[in-house]
Order: sequence, then structure tokens, then C-alpha cells
Amino acid sequence: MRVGFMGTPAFAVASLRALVEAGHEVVGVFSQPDKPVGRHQNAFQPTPVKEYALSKNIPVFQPAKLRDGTALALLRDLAPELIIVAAYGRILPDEILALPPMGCVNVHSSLLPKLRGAAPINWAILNGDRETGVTIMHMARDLDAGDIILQEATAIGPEENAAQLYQRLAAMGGELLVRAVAQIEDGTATRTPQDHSLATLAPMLSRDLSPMDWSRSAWELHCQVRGLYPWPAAVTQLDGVRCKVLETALTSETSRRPAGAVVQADKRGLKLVCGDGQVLEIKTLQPDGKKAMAATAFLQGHPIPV
RNA sequence: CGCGGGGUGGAGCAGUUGGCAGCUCGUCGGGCUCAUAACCCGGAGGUCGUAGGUUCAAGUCCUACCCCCGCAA
Repeated sequence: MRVGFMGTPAFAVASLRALVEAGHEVVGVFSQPDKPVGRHQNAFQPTPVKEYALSKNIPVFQPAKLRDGTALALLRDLAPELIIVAAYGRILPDEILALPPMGCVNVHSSLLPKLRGAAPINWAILNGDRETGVTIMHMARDLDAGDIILQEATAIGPEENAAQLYQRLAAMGGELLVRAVAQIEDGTATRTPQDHSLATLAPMLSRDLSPMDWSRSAWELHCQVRGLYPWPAAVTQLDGVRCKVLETALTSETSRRPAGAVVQADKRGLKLVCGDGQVLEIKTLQPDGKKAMAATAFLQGHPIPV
């Protein structure tokens, strides 16, 4: 089938690749404009989707605006039967939604109607959810509110971080998308409206979420660390140094000492007390200006009294 | 030229007014111990990011450059 594709980050690449490998004719790819990247804002980096599309000789378009008519004209020329959107990072105007005869379909990395919005993978972990998944749905005017075609759930591992879950869901999304497109093609696709009363939101992440509040429970902090990995990452102060906390482990130990107290800081590990009295171990961290390192390595140069 | 931290044995850090390159851990060998993430003794391992400069003498001061990272975008 002739499909148009819109997407930007690595998550979308998995879907695009799945379409290509399933033999669909991708007539054009839309991706966000390249943005200056790096410490001095002097290097431009192509988006992952753009990079992949070019490697497959698929034409790439990166309009700064979607509502000035040029994008619409472009799409008319490309004449896709169906448009697939995956983490494009932009709201499509109604004219575009109405253009393709088979409609516009979205790949979303949550079990809709739960976790609508920009960062569903992170929020699934941050919220401490046991499972999440991917949803293929028709696109509606409201954000992530369209009728569901296919949905697949997966358990969230208790040690799984957002980066790992991201990869798994991206792959799942690609597979499910190909199945959905096949169903659309042969007319067997179904539409299940969402129960909007059950909708929850997964807003964009920000650094405001980073600081660790040790009065929270060990599990909550463990979820914060995993859910914010690798960006913006959970952050705390150790030996007067601001550190990203990249990996933690729940322990079976408890302590009566106040929340945030360091109960162990030696070659066996770095452990702190949380608000519920449970002891949480910091396995990997990254001090300001330094590379990521094992907590035990950090302790070599930063002895912390217990 | 957005702001800032940093490159010193395998790891993490220190190195004061320039004057023999140190600490903790790891590693290797030996010892002690019922045992150990413990302890004791001994050893190996460093062109101090690179290139110049100042000096009797540079990890340390000066200049240029390379690389890593945090913030901000």
C-alpha cells in the first residue's frame, strides 16, 4: 500500500522500518526540522527517522509549519492511501487528517486511554505501573483520543528503565502497526472507541522531575530513577556534589534512621534510607562534570560518613 | 565566540608559595584466621591529555590545540 510516514525519534524508526520491510511503498517521510545540537549549538543532527529514510532513498520533508498549505500540497502530490504517524511531535491540521482515503493512523506507546501525551513510556514507570503497551489507533482531533484498531500489553520489569522499555515498545509498535495496516488493507480492521472517562495524561518530561525526595518510599524513588533514565535523570546531592542517579536497587534492609541518611558507603555499596524506612542502594551515578560511574568508584574519591 | 567542571598507575580522587608524584580501592606475591566484604607484610604499574614557552627546576606558571562531562538551548 502507498503510505506516508510522519515521525521523528528512534521510536518512530522502528515503525518505519517495519513498514518498509513489510513491503509497503513509503512515498514520503515527514520529520521535524533538524535542530542545532551540542554544547555550542553549532552542529546540526538529522533526526533518526530522516537518517533511516534517506538510507532507504525515501524522500524526506521537514516543514517548519504544517498549516500554511505547503505541507498539504506536498501530501496531495505524494497521494498516499494511508498516513502513519509515530512520535512526530506535532499536531496535524484537520485538512491533513482528512486527506488520505484510508485515514491517518497513529502508533502510541501506552494502553490508551491511559497515558495520553508526549511521554507515556516514562510515565508508565514513574507511576509504578505493572504493565503498559502499544496502541494503534485512528487519529482524531483530540490528542491520542482516536478509535483503537489494535492494542498489545506488556509487563514492565521491576528493574527495567525507560530506555529499555522504549526499545521494547518501539519494536512492538512496529510489529503491531504492520498487522494493523494489513487489516486496513483487507478491510478487516475494527474501530473501538476509547473510554474517555479513563484517560490519564503523560505530559512532556522536564528537569523539575529530577530532584529526589528521600521522604518518598524506596519503590517510588526506584521508579523515579528508572522512569527518568536517561533524561532528565533523577538527581540528588552526595558529598556536596550534584549527582544524577542512574541505577538503583531495592534492598530487603530497613532502618530507623531519618530519610535520606546514608547507612552504608563502602566497597559493598552505597545505601540510603527512604521515607518508608526501606533502604535503597545507589548502584550507578554521574557526578556533575563527570562520566557515569559505579557508586563504589565514586566513594573512592568521596568518602561519605555513615 | 552562551555559562561552567574536568583530563595525574586499572578505577575514583589529592597534589599547598614551582623543589624526589601521593591517597583509597583494585591487582600480583606472601602471612594471619574456623572464616570473611576483615587484618598484616611486600611488589608491580604513571610520556601527569597534546604541542610549544618561561625557569637551575613545571603536575604546578604562560600560549595554542585535542578530548570528556554538567547547565542552558
